[in-house]
Parts: sequence; structure tokens; C-alpha cells
Amino acid sequence: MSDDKVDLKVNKCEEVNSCSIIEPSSNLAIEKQLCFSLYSTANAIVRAYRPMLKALDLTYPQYLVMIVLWGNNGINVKDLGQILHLDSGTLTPLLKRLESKQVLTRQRGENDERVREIFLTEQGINLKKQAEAVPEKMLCKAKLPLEELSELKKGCDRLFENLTDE
Amino acid sequence: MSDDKVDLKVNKCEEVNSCSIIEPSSNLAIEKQLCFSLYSTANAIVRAYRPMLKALDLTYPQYLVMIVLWGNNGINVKDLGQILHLDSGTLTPLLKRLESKQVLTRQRGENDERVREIFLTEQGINLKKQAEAVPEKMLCKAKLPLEELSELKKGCDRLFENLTDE
DNA sequence: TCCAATTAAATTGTGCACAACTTAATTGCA
DNA sequence: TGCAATTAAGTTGTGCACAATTTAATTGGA
Repeated sequence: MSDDKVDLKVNKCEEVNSCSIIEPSSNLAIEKQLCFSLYSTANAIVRAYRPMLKALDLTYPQYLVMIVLWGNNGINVKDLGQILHLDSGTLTPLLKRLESKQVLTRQRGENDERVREIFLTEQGINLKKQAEAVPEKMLCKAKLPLEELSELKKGCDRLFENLTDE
Repeated sequence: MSDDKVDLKVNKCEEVNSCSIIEPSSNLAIEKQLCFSLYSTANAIVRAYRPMLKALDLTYPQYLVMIVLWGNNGINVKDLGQILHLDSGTLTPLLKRLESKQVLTRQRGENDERVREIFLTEQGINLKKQAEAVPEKMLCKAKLPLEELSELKKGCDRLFENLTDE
């Protein structure tokens, strides 16, 4: 039975000539799906960060929030969410956990009581020094030339844009 | 509304191709961006699948499991996990949810009582017909040439391998 | 043969990610 | 000016992902 429509096989539609008709096994099929590769790689990235970030007592999403704050101290939840593509349902509990770790505080906006402004504590500011070692370690783990990583990023960004703007 | 504050360091580096304010090393900055892009794109993919899979009453990880089963009916949890790069802590509850939806059954291996073999029900087998429409819709949403999607997949696979084999 | 080591799943607990909804403050316009 | 519409954040509930641990079955070597 032909599986050629069950999977988003990047190779399938390439031309009628190539591969998909030859081996319609579902195992192989799933290995041909871009979405599955991207999903698995994102999981692998979070796994790879985990031991490095453990020393900072941060998860990967928490690390992303801290990176934004190191450059935008006092940012509010909405703007933070626009940068990280996350909503308040994700950010509010995450920020509360970071607050309980004493790396930031969440203060009400003076002009607008609805807004929460996020400020780094001294501890949060100091964490940046340790964090600066992380990307290098990650680059080591990736074991790919910068040019290739850069191309990969461009592809992800283009796909993200297309999936996001409707 | 100037977005250049919102359009954080993490994104600035792509144009400058050199260091950001927060990250002194250009290489590290670029690398960091890739992980964030990939992570955000994976989230966007799951979001994009959601409305399409809702008609099948499946989540994206459940859909992946079903794809494997449509090609490997009777597979056990360990082998399923190796294909999908997921462990029993993720799969066991997921499979129980699929079982409660009556699309599969989980049976003990005859030769080895430790093993769980997963079998599709009639309902599960029939679901494949509806699922066959999904990949094409996804391809539409991606709005990118197949050649570019194929390159993107190759990059993800290479990165996944490097992050995974230690 | 026996029992320690290994193996396959399951369990427990934490932390996202997000849909759907609620709460409360602000805005705008009739 | 008053109040409906909008907005920002928070809440609730579901379902992953995964580390760490547990349970139970199987294997293998002394």
C-alpha cells in the first residue's frame, strides 16, 4: 500500500522519479519528514543545553528569558512574549519561578496597573557572567561549521515566518 | 513603535553577522540564534498541525505514533521510542491516551512479559485515510520550495546526529 | 542452580506550551 | 461623562518531554 501521502516526505514530491515509491515503509517515511526532524532536533537542543544550564539553575526557556532581560531590563510580559513567541500562559508561571529563584522581580507598571515590568536582581545580573560560557560549549556540541549553522537558521526563520503569518 | 529594542540581540546578530551587545563573541551569538530559531520553529510547527489534527482527535506526538503504527503494527514501546526519539516516560501515558480513544491496544508480549506490543484497532487503521490529507495541507502552509525544505531537513538531521551521539 | 545484573515499562515529579477563559485596568467614543 | 470595547496579565486544564526512580521479568555467569 502506498504511503506516499501519509507523511510529509520532503523527498517524495521532489519528482516522480525519486525515492518514495520504492520503499513505502512507514519507518523510513517518518525519517523523511522535515517536521519530525525539526521537532526531534528542537528536543535534542533542549536536552543538550540541560547539563550546561544546570550549573546556572536555569531551564532553556528560563535561559532565553534571562538573555532578553540582560539586554532589556524592565521589559514587560507582552513585549517579552513577542520577542520569545510565547504567551502569558507560559511566561507568567515561568517568571514566577525565576522570581522565587531571586534572579528577577515583577513590578506593576506605574502608568498602567495592568502591566508587569520585569527587573533583574543583582543575582540575576551576575548570572550573566556564567551564562557567557554556555554558547561556546553549545557550538562545540553542534560540531558544524558556522556557515552551515547560519544557513540552517535562515531556513528555520523563513519557515517560521510562513507558518506564523496567516 | 520602534521594534529595535523588541527585536532583541538574539536577532540583531543575523544582520550584523557579528557580536551583539549581550554576547561578546560573534560565533556564540550566531549559534545561540540558531537554537532559538529552531526551538521557536518547532513550536510553530506543532501549532500549525493542531487545527488539522483536531479533526482526527490527535495531537502532533500522537500523530507521529500513529504514523509509525500504520507501518509497523505490533511494534513495542522500546522500538517505537527509538524511532521517535522518545522514552517510556513520554510514551506510556501517550499510548494510554490513544488506547482510551480506542485507536490502539497495548498487549503483553507472549515470549517476554516485560514487553508491550501496540496494535491498531479497526478505528486506528481507518484513521489513516483521513490522515493522508494532512501532509499536503502542511506543505501548503510551509509555502517553501521542496528543495529548500529538503535542505532544511538535512541540516536538522546533521545537527541532531551531532547533538545525540556523544 | 541461583541470584546478581540487566532489561522493558511504568511511575513520579517538574516545567514547559498553549487553548480557553477570567480578572482587572485602561481607552475611546457616543 | 459613562460605559462598552479593548488590553495585559493571570488562571485553569491538558498533554507532552524528560530525569530519576521503581517494578517486574529475563538473562547469564559462578
